[in-house]
Amino acid sequence: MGAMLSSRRGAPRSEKSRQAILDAVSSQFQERGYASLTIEGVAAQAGVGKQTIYRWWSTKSDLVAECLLEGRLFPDRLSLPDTGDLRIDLIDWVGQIFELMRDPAGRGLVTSLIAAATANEQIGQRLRETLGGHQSVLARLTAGVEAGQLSPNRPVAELSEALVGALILKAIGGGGTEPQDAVLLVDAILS
Amino acid sequence: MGAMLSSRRGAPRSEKSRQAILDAVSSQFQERGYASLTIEGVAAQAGVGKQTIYRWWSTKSDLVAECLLEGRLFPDRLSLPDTGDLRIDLIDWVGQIFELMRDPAGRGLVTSLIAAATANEQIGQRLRETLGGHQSVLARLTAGVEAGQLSPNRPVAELSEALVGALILKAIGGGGTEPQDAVLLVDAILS
DNA sequence: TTAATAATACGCAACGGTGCGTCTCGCTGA
DNA sequence: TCAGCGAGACGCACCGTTGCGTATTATTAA
Repeated sequence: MGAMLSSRRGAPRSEKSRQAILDAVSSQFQERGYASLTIEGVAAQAGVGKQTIYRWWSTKSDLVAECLLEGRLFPDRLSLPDTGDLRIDLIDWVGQIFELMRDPAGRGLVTSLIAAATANEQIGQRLRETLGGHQSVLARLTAGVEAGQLSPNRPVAELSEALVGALILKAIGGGGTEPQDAVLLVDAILS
Repeated sequence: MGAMLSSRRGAPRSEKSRQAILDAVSSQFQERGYASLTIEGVAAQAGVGKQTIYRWWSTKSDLVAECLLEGRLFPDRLSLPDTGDLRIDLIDWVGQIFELMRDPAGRGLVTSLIAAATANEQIGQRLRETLGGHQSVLARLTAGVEAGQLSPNRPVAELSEALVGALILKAIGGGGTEPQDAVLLVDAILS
């Protein structure tokens, strides 16, 4: 009962292997996308036995989820700026994402993340919070309310959800991703 | 040149087989979801050779796309009502979708559609237009403008995108789908 | 008119290939 | 001493392709 921490014999988990596996997942994900990422490919690139992967992760989506949790799957250049002007900041951020999505590889990255999210709820939540910037958008909207740039009675949580959702819809279903579309979208949300 | 319609020799395409295949796709999609739907399973259930499938469709996603195009993948009970009151109609419609998503099977259906959309842009567009009800939402919003229930200078296309996007985000990332959440979301969109 | 021929789609079965997830092997190191 | 390790063989499922023999159809020739 309780914690029996010290009574384990034998070798502990190899942190080196773990890192090599997660590095390989990140690399393969960006090169080939989620659908054609394979456990065997990851094991080969990481120089690791398959069993070492299956010992610690049960599915491909679990593996990708842990990568996402550690922020290895995409660059953090997509951070939401904060210049004090809420509208400009959002347009800038949405514009950056649109620019990424105009590049086929970048769009593939986004759709792969969405595909992974459909396979693993944890990824979906993390995507919503991290990549989608849901939390940061939410925080930024809240800050905008405090700065008087947004009416205090606007439902910021729902607006954030709608904004991020529109990005996802554009990623999977097409729709304009030109710079002026960022302006239209943000203005529609901010009304 | 032009249309040489009648000058083909040999047996024409079997409409019976085509229907059997699309029926099987629809059935398998709803039973097992997009990820674990297989061509071989479809062929077996349809009583058809695999080659008959590969002759007319090149990929699994193409197959699913055609099913979606013909409206066989989900019931049409999700149609957007039109009682004349825009807000009530939208809340009602979003509420129906939320109800579907609260059922694990229904949510699986939606996430499977999203997964299929990440594999096939055509599916994405159709999803956006048909299931997402993008067109009908758009039409309904436009009608609302004409009825004076929405300011004429609201960007209805972007609002529609945001609303449908929020539904998708909730499907993949969680988020509240209780009846009152439908009210919050619709009111956020309509401001 | 009628029979032969050519073109095409069909169901079926088998193929090599790929990746899955499980399962042993020795080996290493705490 | 013994759990984790790299390696890799195994059976399985499904992929996409190919060849077979048969049906169905339009064209052509008798």
